[in-house]
Amino acid sequence: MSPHAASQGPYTLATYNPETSLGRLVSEVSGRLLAALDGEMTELGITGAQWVILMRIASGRGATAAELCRHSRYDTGSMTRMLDRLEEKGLIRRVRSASDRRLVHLELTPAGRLLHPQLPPVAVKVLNTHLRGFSQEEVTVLTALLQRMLANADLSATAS
Amino acid sequence: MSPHAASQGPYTLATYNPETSLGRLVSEVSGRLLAALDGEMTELGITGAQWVILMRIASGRGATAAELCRHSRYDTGSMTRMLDRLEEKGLIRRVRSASDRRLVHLELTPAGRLLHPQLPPVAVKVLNTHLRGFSQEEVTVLTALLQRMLANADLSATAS
DNA sequence: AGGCAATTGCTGTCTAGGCAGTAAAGTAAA
DNA sequence: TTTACTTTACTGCCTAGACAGCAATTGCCT
Repeated sequence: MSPHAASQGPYTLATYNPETSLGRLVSEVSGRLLAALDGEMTELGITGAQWVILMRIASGRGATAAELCRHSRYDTGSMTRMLDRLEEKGLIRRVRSASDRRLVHLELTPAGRLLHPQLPPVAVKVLNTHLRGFSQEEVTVLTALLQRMLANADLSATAS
Repeated sequence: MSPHAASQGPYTLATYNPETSLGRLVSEVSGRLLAALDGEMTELGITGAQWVILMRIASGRGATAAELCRHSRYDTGSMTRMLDRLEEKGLIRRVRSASDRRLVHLELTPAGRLLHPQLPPVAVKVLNTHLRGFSQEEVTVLTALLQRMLANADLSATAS
C-alpha cells in the first residue's frame, strides 16, 4: 500500500456526481422497495415496517424487544411503541418472562398466526417485480456486492 | 414466454429468506450510508437529508420547492419545513419570482456558498469507505444492476 | 372577459422514530 | 450482604415526514 492509499477509492472528487452515485441509487431503490411493500400491505392492515417486525417474531428471531432492537437498528423506545401498535392490532402478545422478569417474551396471537403465511408472498412479489429481466446469476452477484458493502460498514462502525 | 411467466422470478416462496433477501440488504446498506453521512456531517451543522437538498440547490437542479419535491419524493409540506430549517441556518434564501408569483426561487446565501465545497468530499469519503476492496468494474456492475431495479420500479409506479 | 382546472407554497394535524431519563431486575465484585 | 454496574422495558419530549386542506396565482378554453 502506498502512503496515501487511504485517500484512494472508486470515487474521486473529479468524477463524483451526486445524481448518479451509488449513494443516491441505493437510497432510491430502498425507498421504492419499501413503498411497494407498503402499497401491497395496506389491504392486510399493516405497514412495511410492521411487516419486518412481525416476520422476525414469527420466525423466532425476535423473542424479546431488546433482541429486535439489536437486529433492526431501532431505538428501544421506538420498539416499545412499535410493539404497542402490533399488540393493539391483536397480532402479537407480550408475556413477562418468569426466569428473567426484566424480559417480555413476544409471540403471535391466533390472529397473528393467521396473518403470518400471507406475509412472505408479498415480499417475493415485490422483489420479483423489481428484478424483472434479472438472471439468477445477476441476483447472486448483486447480493454478494451489497453484502461486501455491509461488511465494510460493520468495519467502520466497530472502529469508531 | 410461458403463460405463467409473470409468476416466476429470481425469488420463490421456497427459497425466500427474509434475513438474506435483497430487500433487507438494500435497506440495510442504505441505512448505513445515511447514518455514516449523518455522522460525518454533524461537525458541519447539517443532517444527511439537508446535505441532499443543499447539493441539489447548489447544482441548480432544485431552483424551486416544487422541483425539489418532484425529484426527492418529498411531500411539498415537508419540503417547506425542510427549507425553513435551511433558511433558519442561513444557508439558503427564498426569493419570490417576479415572472410567476407562485414560485419561490431558492439560492444559496454567502454562508451556503461557503459551505457548499465541503459537501462532496464527505460523500466521496463515505462511499469509498463502504467500497473498500471494490474494483472500478465492480462498482460499475453494481451501479448498473441497481439502475435496472430502479427502472423496473418506475415501470410499476407508472402502471399503477 | 370569464370560468375552470392545475400549480405552487404554506399550515394544521397525525404518526413515528431518536434521545434522555427511569424503575425494575439481574450480575458481579468488595 | 452490600455495593456498583448492566440490562431490559418503558415514558416524556423533540424532531421530522405524510396527508389533507387552503389561498394565491397562472394558464387554458370557450
